[in-house]
Amino acid sequence: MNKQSNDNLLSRQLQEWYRQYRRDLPWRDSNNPYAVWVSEIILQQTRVNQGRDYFLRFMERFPDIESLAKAPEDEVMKCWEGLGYYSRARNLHAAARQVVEEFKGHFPASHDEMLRLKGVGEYTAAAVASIVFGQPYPVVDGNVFRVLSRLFAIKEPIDTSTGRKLFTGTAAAILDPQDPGTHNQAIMELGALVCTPRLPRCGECPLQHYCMAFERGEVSAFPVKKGKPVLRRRYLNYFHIEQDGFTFIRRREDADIWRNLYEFPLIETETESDLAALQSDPRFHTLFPPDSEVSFRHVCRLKHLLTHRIIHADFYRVELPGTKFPALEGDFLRIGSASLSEYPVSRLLQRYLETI
DNA sequence: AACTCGGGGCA
DNA sequence: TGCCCAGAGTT
Repeated sequence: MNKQSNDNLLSRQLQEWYRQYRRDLPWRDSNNPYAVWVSEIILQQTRVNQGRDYFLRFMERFPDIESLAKAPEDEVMKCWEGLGYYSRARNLHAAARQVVEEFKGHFPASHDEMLRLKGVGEYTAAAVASIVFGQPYPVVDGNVFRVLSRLFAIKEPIDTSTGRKLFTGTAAAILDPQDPGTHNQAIMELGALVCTPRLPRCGECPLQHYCMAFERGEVSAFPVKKGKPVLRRRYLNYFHIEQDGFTFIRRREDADIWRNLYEFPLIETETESDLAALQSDPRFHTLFPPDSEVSFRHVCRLKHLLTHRIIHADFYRVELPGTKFPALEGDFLRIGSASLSEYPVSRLLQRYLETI
């Protein structure tokens, strides 16, 4: 049994479930491209329950594409009032006039021609072409991303160009070319009713025995998104040491911010720390042994913003007695204070050096 | 690739 | 509150 017939079996079970459990919606089972088109535009980023009444009102007020094309824009917008994403209404209106002028009043009967209509993108063209004209284009919407990512445990993020290509290819691979319209509606309906973003009803899923995420117990881990970087906070406590005209610095070597830049001895803490808290930190005594006579003075606190970090930096001026300090010389560079400017440092340290 | 556009439902 | 919804157009 080859891959294609496996996929068709999957699609057949999906469609069997759809026939049994699908919601009864006013745009279902229509061979009218205008009605299906309007429904698809209304349902962009909009839940079925929110869009249903708008669809009924819109079709009553503008029953065909000619009436929509003839209508003043104000009336179209009035019909859309409260639904949001109003460019959908403007584009719908403009596209209706496009159909009258460029397509002589006949709704374009192919995926590629539909793409020329204002407000019709890859999703809507695939939806109308498959549902009304039986053309084998897979729809890839939020539901499909979710269902496919779980079904095949796809860890590729859905919000990248390579991710979108991968999911489009996967959707095409399981598409039923015999009935792409029913297949497309079925996979979206599954995403809306069973394979939901939260608390999916895996116990009721017709594809459970195919689902790799379910098999691994990782359903809630999909789909993966690149997501926004979390604005994590970091707390850095720097020690600007002064010893007979010399200071101590070190090059950052770790895979972290500011790699290969130089900086003062540092203790990073989980939260904001004062000097007393730092002195009770074990790392403090690797820098400054307990028996050493050292004086500390808090100089300033700088808040430094990176793309995905907020750095809270405290700077302490440290007066070291004597001319030697074995505890530091192993790990740090002992340099003349005047030659500090010869070393590359972070913008944060530049800011500090400007303040002193 | 990142931004913008909206109102509503849900845990 | 943050996420998500049968996405598309602009920069």
